[in-house]
Amino acid sequence: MPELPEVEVVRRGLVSWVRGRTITAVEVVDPRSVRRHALGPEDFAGNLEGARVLDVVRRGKFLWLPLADTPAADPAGGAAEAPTPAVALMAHLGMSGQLLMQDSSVSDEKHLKVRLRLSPAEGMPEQLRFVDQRIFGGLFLTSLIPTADGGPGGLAETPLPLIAAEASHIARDPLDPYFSFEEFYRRLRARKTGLKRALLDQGLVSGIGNIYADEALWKARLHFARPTDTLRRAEAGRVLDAAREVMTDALAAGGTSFDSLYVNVNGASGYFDRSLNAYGREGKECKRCAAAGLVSTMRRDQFMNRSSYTCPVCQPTPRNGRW
DNA sequence: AACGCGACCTGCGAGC
DNA sequence: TGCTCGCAGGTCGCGT
Repeated sequence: MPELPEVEVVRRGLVSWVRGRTITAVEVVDPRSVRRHALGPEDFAGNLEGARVLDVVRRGKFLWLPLADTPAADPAGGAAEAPTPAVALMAHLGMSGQLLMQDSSVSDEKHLKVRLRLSPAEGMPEQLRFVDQRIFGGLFLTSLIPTADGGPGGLAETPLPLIAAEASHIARDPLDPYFSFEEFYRRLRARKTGLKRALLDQGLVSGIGNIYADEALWKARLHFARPTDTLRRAEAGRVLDAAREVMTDALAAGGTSFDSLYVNVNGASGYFDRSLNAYGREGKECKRCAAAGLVSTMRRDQFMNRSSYTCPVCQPTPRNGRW
């Protein structure tokens, strides 16, 4: 279940393998994985073949590869001008997507959906494979457009003030240096909704999924249904800082396993197994309460048709309607 | 604007 | 044992 930290691990790994290489062949094994490419799999493949990968960019859980449509000019001794990309290969991992670098000798994964062959490079695998069991994720081509605020489109090796059109509706994420807390707080207060719903709204702040939302709320000792228009600045800051900390921790944990040849999304497990304080802990003790010598049992509620895990003691519901 | 819900998928575990 | 059912997750789009 890749959330922002896992996608960032993929981005960092991927960029070292694919930057500067040309896509020489495209094989769409399962067209459902390119269904968001409106013009169909043939158009998808045809437009990718011959394109050169300039970078790997991430905002929230969206990942895209800006492309140049011509091979790298290699003028002897000349300073090659960096092309301005207009198109990008977009990847969203959904629930179960993986981007794997593989040698051609490695047999196909059971859930291999798309295979990209890359121009040869010394000591590097020839293929970039999109593997996805549940097909919530996918690949498609999208245009690059100027960002609304003129800042970088996302985290990148060479940041440009361009963003994939299909990701332009989402806000910056908490790990983005250009994220504005003031703007976040202003828009949060203007809403009339519950805090968790707001945290999951990618248009307000991106990259937070169900798991990290619960972790951040637990850490900030705030309830998921807390009305956003009653949040004090310090509380909003607390929950955002908490989200940032949880993501940073997960990023550090995910980073430990990505010096292998795989650009792997599956590194989530180690972190999730050991470090979760709220998510999935129904019926278990609240770790913070236990450490303080209190007894409290984590509970699970349905909220937004999802499970939400809270401690009834340190993330209390309102009393007499007052928070 | 807010919000619920269905659609998109597969694998897994529970219950019969 | 084999079946069905519900559930998990992120995103999009539609209806209210």
